[in-house]
This record gives sequence, C-alpha cells and structure tokens, in this order.
Amino acid sequence: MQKTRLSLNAVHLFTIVARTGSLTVAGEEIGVTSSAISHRIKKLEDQLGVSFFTRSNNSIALTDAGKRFFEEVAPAVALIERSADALRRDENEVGVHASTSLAVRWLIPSLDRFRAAYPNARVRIETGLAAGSQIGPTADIAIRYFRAGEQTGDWDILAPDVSRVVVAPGLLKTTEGAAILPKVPAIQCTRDNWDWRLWCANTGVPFECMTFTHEFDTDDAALHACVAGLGMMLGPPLLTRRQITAGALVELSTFSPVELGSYRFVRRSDRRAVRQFCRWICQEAQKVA
Amino acid sequence: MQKTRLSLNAVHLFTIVARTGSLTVAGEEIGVTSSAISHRIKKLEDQLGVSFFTRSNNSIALTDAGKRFFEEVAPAVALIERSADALRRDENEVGVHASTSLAVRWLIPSLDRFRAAYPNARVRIETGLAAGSQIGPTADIAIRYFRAGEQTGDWDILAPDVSRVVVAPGLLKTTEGAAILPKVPAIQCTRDNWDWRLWCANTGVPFECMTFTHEFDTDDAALHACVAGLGMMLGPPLLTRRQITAGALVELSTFSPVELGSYRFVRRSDRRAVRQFCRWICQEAQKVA
DNA sequence: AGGTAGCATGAGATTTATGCATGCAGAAAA
DNA sequence: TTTTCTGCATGCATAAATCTCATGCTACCT
Repeated sequence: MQKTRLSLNAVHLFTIVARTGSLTVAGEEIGVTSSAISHRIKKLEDQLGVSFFTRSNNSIALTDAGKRFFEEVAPAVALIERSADALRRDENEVGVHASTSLAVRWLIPSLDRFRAAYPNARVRIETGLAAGSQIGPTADIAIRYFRAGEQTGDWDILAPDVSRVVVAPGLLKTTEGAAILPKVPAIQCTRDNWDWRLWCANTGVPFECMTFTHEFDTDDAALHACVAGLGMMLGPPLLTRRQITAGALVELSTFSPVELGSYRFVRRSDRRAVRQFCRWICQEAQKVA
Repeated sequence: MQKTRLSLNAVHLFTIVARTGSLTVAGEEIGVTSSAISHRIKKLEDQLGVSFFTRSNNSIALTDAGKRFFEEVAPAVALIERSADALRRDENEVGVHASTSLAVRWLIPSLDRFRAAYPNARVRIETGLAAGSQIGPTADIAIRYFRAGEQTGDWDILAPDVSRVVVAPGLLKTTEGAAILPKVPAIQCTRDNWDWRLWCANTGVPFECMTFTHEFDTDDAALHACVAGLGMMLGPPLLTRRQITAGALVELSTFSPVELGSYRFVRRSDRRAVRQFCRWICQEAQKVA
C-alpha cells in the first residue's frame, strides 16, 4: 500500500521550517542551503499528498493542514530530541575516582585526547585526597595506588610503579653518580617513608645514608618541590613522565629501577562510556610504560 | 558541539528493533536485510554514545538504557506516524459529485489512471441521480451537464457536448445515410426531448421525421439500450467514447455535429488533492475531445 | 525603474544506506 | 558429542538519498 516509508527526518525538518517560517532560516539553523530544504519539504509533501506551505515567490506560509500537523507532531519531535539528549548526557558521564596527584599529574592532562576519541563522553573526576579514603557511589571507575605486596582484591592492573629517582636537572649538574645520595636531600612523601625504605632495601643503599629535609602529604606537592630543586624523590612514571619529557625532571640512571607498587582500577558500571574509558586509560597507561 | 544531527529515522528504526527484539524480524518488517538494520543501529548507538542492545552472537536484548529510551520515544514515534497517516487519509480524499451516467460511463472507468498518477489520493464518488439534484456538502468537486444556453454561473468548462448520432453497428449495416432516420427509432433520454429537438433544428431534419419508441431517464440506461440495438441516440462523446473505440457503437458521420451543451465542474476546496483531481479530469476530458 | 531577498528547479557531486558474501558463536538437533 | 542451523557483525561494492551550485523567477523595497 504505502509506497515509501514516512521519513521522520523529513517531519523533523518540517517542524523547523514551520517554526522559523522560512526555508532560508531553517537552512541556516541546520547548516544546509535553502535549496536542500526546499527539495526535502517538497518531497515530504509529495509523499504525504499534502501541501504544508503556500508558496509565494518570496515567502512561504503554513496552510491549515500544515498548521494542524505542526501542532500535532512538534511536541513529539521535541520529546524525542530531548530524550536522546538526556540519554547522551546521562549515559556518557563517567565518574572517575582517583587521588588528586594522579588526577592532576596524569589523568587531567590526558583527558583532551579522550574527548577527541569519544566526543560524547563527559568525564567527572572525583579526587579523594587521602589514598585510602572511601570511594563515593557516584564513581563508575576508581583508580588507586597499591603498595607492593598489598592485597589487590579484584582491582585490575593499570600500570606498575617502577619508580626511579628523579631530580631537578639543576641539582644534577653539580654532582653525579651514587655520591649524590648524601649530598642531595630526599623528599619524603609518605608518613612512614615506606617507599624510600623499600627502594633502599632493593638497591642496597643503606637507609641511613639518606637525608630527609622536606615532607609532603601528596605526591603532587612533593613533585612540585622536586621540580623546584628541593631534593630528589621516587616518582611513579605515570606521574613524572610529562615532567621528564619536558625536561623539568631527570631520572637518575645510576640505580636500577625498583617496583614499588602499582596503580590499579575497578570498573563498577557496565555502561558503554565507562567501558570505553577503561579501555582508553589502559592504552594510555601503556604509553608511559 | 553536536557533530551530526540526530537521525529520527534511526530512532524510528530503533523502536522497531526494540519492539520486535530481533534485527532479522525488524528487517523483514520494513523490507531490508538484517545487515542494514545492524549497520544503522550501530551507527545510532555510536552517535549517541549509548549501547541499546547487548549482543550475543545469536540474539540481541535491550539494555536498561535501551528500555528506558524505548519507553520514552516509542509513543512519540507512533504519534507522528499516526498523525501523518491521518493527514494522508483526510487530505487526500476527494469527494466528487456527478450524475450516475457520467460516473459510470466516464469517471469510474478512468479512475485507475488517476490512482496510478496520484497513489495517495482516494476518490469518493457521490452520484446524484437526477441532473438537478442538490450537491451535498461533502463533495469537493461537482460535475454536471449544462444545456446549451443555460446559465453556467461560475462553473468551469470540462468538455463541450458535441453530440453525434450513435447507433449499434448491427443496425447500421442494413441502411445507410439520411434514410436511416425514419427507419431506425430514436431513443429518448430526456423527458422533453430537448436534445433531439435542438439537434433537428441545427441539422435541418424535421422533428416529425423521428420515431420515438423507448424513453429512459438516464443516459446510462439509454446507452445500454442503444448498444442493445434498440435505436439511435445522441451520445455525448464523454459518455460514448469507450463504446465507440470498442466498436460497440458507431457514429453516424452523415450529420454534422451539433453542440448541445457542456459538462462543467466547480471546485469547492483548495486542498492539494482536489486541485490535482481537477487538473487531471480536465486533461482526461481533453483526450475525448 | 532597478536592486534585493527568498523560493523553485535541474544537474552533478557527495554523503548515506543497503545488499552481498563471509565469519562467528550459541542453540538446537542428531 | 558432533553437526547443523540460526541470527548477528562486518568489509566492500553499489544504490539511493541528500546536498550544493548555478540559474531563473517574482514580490517587495528603495
């Protein structure tokens, strides 16, 4: 019976033309020429066998049938659009829980690439300040650091922390080699200094050789201090890569790298955007390794 | 912001797939392959950044997001379709008022050509039995016969009635020429016989020469009688053309044609389908002339 | 009277949708 | 268990819809 199926796109177009009252304006609104609009409206009218507009050479006006049809379908079209938009918003929001340091030093600087790859996605970052703070229910993904040997449960590996000693290049040029250790103060970024202790145990350096002058409670603050030349520190590659490639920090190749722990994540949502984000951060983490 | 505009057609497709729960079935419903459906659904999902279906290799199932979206948009899509369908029905119905004879002999046999040219249109024919009967308010177009000299008012010409004497070929082979007149009885189809009187006045045949044996109150009945060989009659070309080309009737070329009146119409609606129909019957009438 | 704005239309280019061939894995059947 | 069958995904070639551009038209403005 029906030779061609009704094109809802054409109906949508019709509502725009009816609302604006002008082919030209409608064309500008959706970014095509008035010619395209004219063609399409005409086609719709032909398919439906109805004239929606009376054409004078210089303008168009809705017919009665056009008016009625507009009243009927415009709300429905608007509903569908709103519905789709809401979907786009709700479904594409990815809540990421991470430490401030990781967010500032790695996640946020990389986000523009994610946005480029998945334009729909909107990432919301929740930074729990302390490493062990509780993860909120609005987070779809959580990332946190695990010390070596710590129980990882169902957390998946993001990147191992194979830290090397990093230091501002200014400090490096005065002294070189293992002799640096007693001269340059180490920056302490955990209360118990477990990372330095573990590092010492693995490299054979006696912990007593180290001098600690500054202590910070976040890696981010510690890194700022390190860049400022206040001392050397153990920087997870994930956090230091940018500074290193930019030349603001240098790695000491004197000591072999020590695996201190790992960054791991859990995914708590099956939503498409969340899965995409997980896949993406894993790729991104690979780059650093 | 929005890279490509939301395709309402795709949303429509989604509702069908969601309803049927199968790409294959949905494809059959709209007459395309499941491959096409798959491509399009995937594209919609990509554009919206949402997964509507979970795919196992052998089947699909709505996700939560898909369910919600379906609940929201399906009624809107249905509304638009119903709205358009109603429009098609209402706007494309053409009510034609005409005499039974004209309807049966000319209009109805031609209608299939009109349907072919304008598939949307639905023609409703109202036959007022008597020529002068009142025209109902549901008629968009009225066609009626005007005697020569009658006031035509605002009725537009459809076709002049330049009648010739027609007769069944069986009667013709026995006698020829003007001699036929006294031998073959004339069929009377108007109470006052004005048509034969006018014809006699114009051709110079004395009215007294005619013999009238049968009288009918409609042209249609008279034509039936004529074809059956009951006599000769004055047949408006519009009504007799088919019978003549089919060989069921022959025109007497002995007498020059006489313009007895005209078929005329009025259009009482501006609707597109009605205008199309008027244009079409004028063309159709031209063919006969 | 001349100029401008807005729409229609035809032809060609481009974007989008479709079909086909093929692959794959789960479900049903043997 | 093994085989077959069914339904979906996907790359590529093709068909169809859509767009643009060029052009023409007429009402309206100056």
